[in-house]
Amino acid sequence: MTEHTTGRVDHEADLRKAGIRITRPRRIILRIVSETDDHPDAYEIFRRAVKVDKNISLSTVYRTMKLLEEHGTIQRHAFAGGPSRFEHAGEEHHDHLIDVETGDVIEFRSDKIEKLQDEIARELGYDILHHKLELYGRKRRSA
Amino acid sequence: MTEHTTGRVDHEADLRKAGIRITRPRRIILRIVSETDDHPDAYEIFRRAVKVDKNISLSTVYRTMKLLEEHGTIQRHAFAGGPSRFEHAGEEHHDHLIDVETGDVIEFRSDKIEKLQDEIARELGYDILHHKLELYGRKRRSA
DNA sequence: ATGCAAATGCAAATCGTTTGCAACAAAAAA
DNA sequence: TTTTTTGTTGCAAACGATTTGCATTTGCAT
Repeated sequence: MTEHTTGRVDHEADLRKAGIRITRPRRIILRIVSETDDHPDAYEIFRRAVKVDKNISLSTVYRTMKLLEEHGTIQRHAFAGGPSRFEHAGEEHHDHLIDVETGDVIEFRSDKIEKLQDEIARELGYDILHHKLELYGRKRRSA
Repeated sequence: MTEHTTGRVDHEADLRKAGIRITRPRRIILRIVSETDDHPDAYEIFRRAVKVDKNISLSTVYRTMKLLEEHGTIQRHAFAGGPSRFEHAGEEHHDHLIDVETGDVIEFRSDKIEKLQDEIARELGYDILHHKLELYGRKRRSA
């Protein structure tokens, strides 16, 4: 068994199991998204991929992102105005608190809220695939 | 004083006060967005506007939406994948559940979640000014 | 190794949105 | 009210992000 050097999940095996072909471009893209900390858009992923294999096309990046998204390997974030940005999923989910004054982004997580969301969705007849929660706040000055 | 027939806020006066010209297209668009319950996108607003005045252009709709957004009259929602959708602001706060298959947007509100958010923010040392919660789900097929 | 379905690269198409510009209309000035 | 000023419009063309058609190549089961 070939053990991969990253300590993480073996996505390739995962995808293979789902009947998805592991091609050279896909392997490269997969590596890029699973090794990055930030939230690159398709073009940025393409730019990084080209450094590894000059032939990779932007179309393939887009196609692969869609594939990985459907398979749950990555998550897509759609910001107003700009391109979609992607994030390696499978890490622990978190939400964001944005400091409106400084622009700082604080990550947090609340199981209670997650649970409530599921409840609400169920009541409305839906299953939640994912969600986005952003709190916009100001640092409280202790009176 | 010309009293308008809608029982609501007089946006025209508001905008005038802000030094914004009230033109025929703007008046029509304003009426459409303030009278609808759903979350139309620019093209849908355009479609409705054309019924009132055949000459109105899609560009003007876009320009007006940006204007109204900047002025706080409407709110823009950038849901994943699709076009921006608009909503008349100033109503009671609510969150959104987006049907990933149809694009339908369902409004909901949960005081519990609102309260939890405040709690979390307080723990992190913040006061929440506003927030955005979007659930992306798929309609549950009753087994 | 071989065959075939699936994936690729490329260019062209598509979608949502913005922009340049000449004609036009709203508010200000006369 | 007419004129002037200045912002707004409609149109078409441009744009950025993404998707697609198609001929070629590739993974991978046999």
